[in-house]
Amino acid sequence: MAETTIKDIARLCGCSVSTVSRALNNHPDINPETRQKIMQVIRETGFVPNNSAINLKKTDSKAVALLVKGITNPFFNTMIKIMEHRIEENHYSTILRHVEADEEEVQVALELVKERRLRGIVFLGGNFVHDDAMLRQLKVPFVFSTIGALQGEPSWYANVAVDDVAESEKMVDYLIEQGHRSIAIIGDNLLTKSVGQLRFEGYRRAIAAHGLKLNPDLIEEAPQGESERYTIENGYRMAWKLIHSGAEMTAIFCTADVFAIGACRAAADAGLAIPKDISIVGYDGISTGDFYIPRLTTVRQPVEQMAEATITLLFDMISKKRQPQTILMPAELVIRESSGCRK
Amino acid sequence: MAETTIKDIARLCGCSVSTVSRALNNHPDINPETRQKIMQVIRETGFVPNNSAINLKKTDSKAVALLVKGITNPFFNTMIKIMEHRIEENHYSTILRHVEADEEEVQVALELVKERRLRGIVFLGGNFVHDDAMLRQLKVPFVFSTIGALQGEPSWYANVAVDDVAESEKMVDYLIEQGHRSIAIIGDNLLTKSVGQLRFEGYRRAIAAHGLKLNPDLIEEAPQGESERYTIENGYRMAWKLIHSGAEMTAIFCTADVFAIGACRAAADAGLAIPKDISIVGYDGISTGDFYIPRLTTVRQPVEQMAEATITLLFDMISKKRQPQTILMPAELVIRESSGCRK
DNA sequence: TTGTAGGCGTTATCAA
DNA sequence: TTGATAACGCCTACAA
Repeated sequence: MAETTIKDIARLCGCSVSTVSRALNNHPDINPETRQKIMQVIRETGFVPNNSAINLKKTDSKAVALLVKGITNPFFNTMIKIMEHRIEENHYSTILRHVEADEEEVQVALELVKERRLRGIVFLGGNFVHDDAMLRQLKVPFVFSTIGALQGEPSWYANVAVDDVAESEKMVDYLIEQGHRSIAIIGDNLLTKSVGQLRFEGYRRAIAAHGLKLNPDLIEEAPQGESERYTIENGYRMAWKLIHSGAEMTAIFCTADVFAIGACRAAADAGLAIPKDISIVGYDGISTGDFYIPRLTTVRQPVEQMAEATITLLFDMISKKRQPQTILMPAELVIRESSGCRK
Repeated sequence: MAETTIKDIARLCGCSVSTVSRALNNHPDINPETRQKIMQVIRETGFVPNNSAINLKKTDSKAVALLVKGITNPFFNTMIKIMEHRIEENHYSTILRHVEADEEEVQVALELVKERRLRGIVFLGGNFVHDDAMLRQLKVPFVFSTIGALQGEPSWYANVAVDDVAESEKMVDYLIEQGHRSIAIIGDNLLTKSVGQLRFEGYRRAIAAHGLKLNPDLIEEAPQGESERYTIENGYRMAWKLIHSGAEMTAIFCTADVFAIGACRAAADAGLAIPKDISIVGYDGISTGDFYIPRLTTVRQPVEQMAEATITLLFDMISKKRQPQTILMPAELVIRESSGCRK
């Protein structure tokens, strides 16, 4: 029971494989009747061409890939949707690929480029430190999106993100202005190069700028080793630990909305009213945060504009109209119900 | 700038392509030193083999695919994780593919089987009505998981799901026992063959069994046409419409937890207290529901067991130990904070 | 309008 | 231990 191929169809139709191929690909130079008959047979047999063979032949594809690391983070959903849409408008097709936590995204990109003859890549999520040598192997334009970037530290590759340090600082500034003095932080990867670190840095700067001092007891990091760390559960665990540690605090800055949601639940379980007893704020601006009770105060990343900017930049690079560059977008401090004055 | 191939490596190493291939695939019949040298060159050049060519040659692969329709529904996250784990235990690799709302999952499966020489398929999400002819083209074992099945209506293909009708009926039963008489329902695809329809059927049966009558004013369906319909936003819209329609109701049965979350927010915005003024219950048992405020009352599908059962059945079918069959798993009524007695 | 033949990059078989 | 060569399934000159 070998798979049926274009040859079998040809035999069944009493014609050659090229004719079948022509029918399959809507070539003009084919007799309409022949085409009809061939398509009929194809429908009857349920023949499906082998993509590997097609891709192997291809030298060019008008396709770009979206490589997403951390698919469960709902923050990416909207961005993916918009990007797919914009890519389609450019008459390209999208290849959406999820990268497991233990996979190297650049390696995946390298393979995919060869396999599918991609024209460009967008990296969504993941760390922003990569093996430079590997990255240089990538012969097609690529853009890191929402991965974070240090302002004033230009890199040779394209990057679209918000200024995580500055935006986090703004958020913590706001909390301090509300009278909070003991502000905890919960997050992931606070100390290794990642968006987590950038957001932690913003927290530190705000604390320092106001002459407060950093209290190690108010810092909680997501447990390492788990495959998916940006989860509500982790937010719950970290906040719970913090709240029951005996340390005093009137606010918690969470480096992601998913953490903030877990933190709110932990606070509620500890009998704390939000925001009366404790203010809890997030980062990202995921839509769930706007439907949570209380609605989450957060740093809203401009997902639509970031998605647009990413795709525009990518296609500009593809058509050689622009060089790789870092584009920093302004985020928005969204004050909602989960934060307020220190009582 | 043609892509570098195995031939280039061979030339660079002064050996033949077969030797390079052997080095690449850890064949035993190769001189360790030759191997060393070749691997060295490969590392230096950053050579990556072309998967299309590899797949084209392959006749067999020890891989199964997970085709997920509706990736944004967090309900699938856990299941995917468990399935991937179990597949790995079986020494198979997983190919995770997301199917767009407008794609035909069986068609995607057909293509993927040819392209990657799959040994099996799991369909997650999507409708449960498919073109039988197409399904029969699929020459490898496949299992529909969590898609819903009508009890007592056996199909020729494998299916792992909960009894959506019975479980929904249980939930609505519970609401009626709590004294509710005007129970609204919000959901997706209530009238076309889908899990939505099954859950609606359960609602109808419970209503009828208690001698109540179905009130069309209390039925709200998600707007058609949108690509992603299982969203919190849709839950919010439907509940909002219902609450402001003037119709009386003391409870809302939502056919999915994501809808219930949106509904809770809508109720809160309308100034209703949950569950004092209105009970809101969901279906699925997603983890977010347990962190929502109030915690969601729901029908918890046994995701772990369903994932296990799905993979076990699939591999049993692959090894011809079992025939396709429908496996119905028991769900659990989880009473939490979002529901209570009618006041 | 149709058919023949060569090649895409890799692996496997068979000789050497 | 290595090398030449024939597939894998499809597309596309080029020839008819």
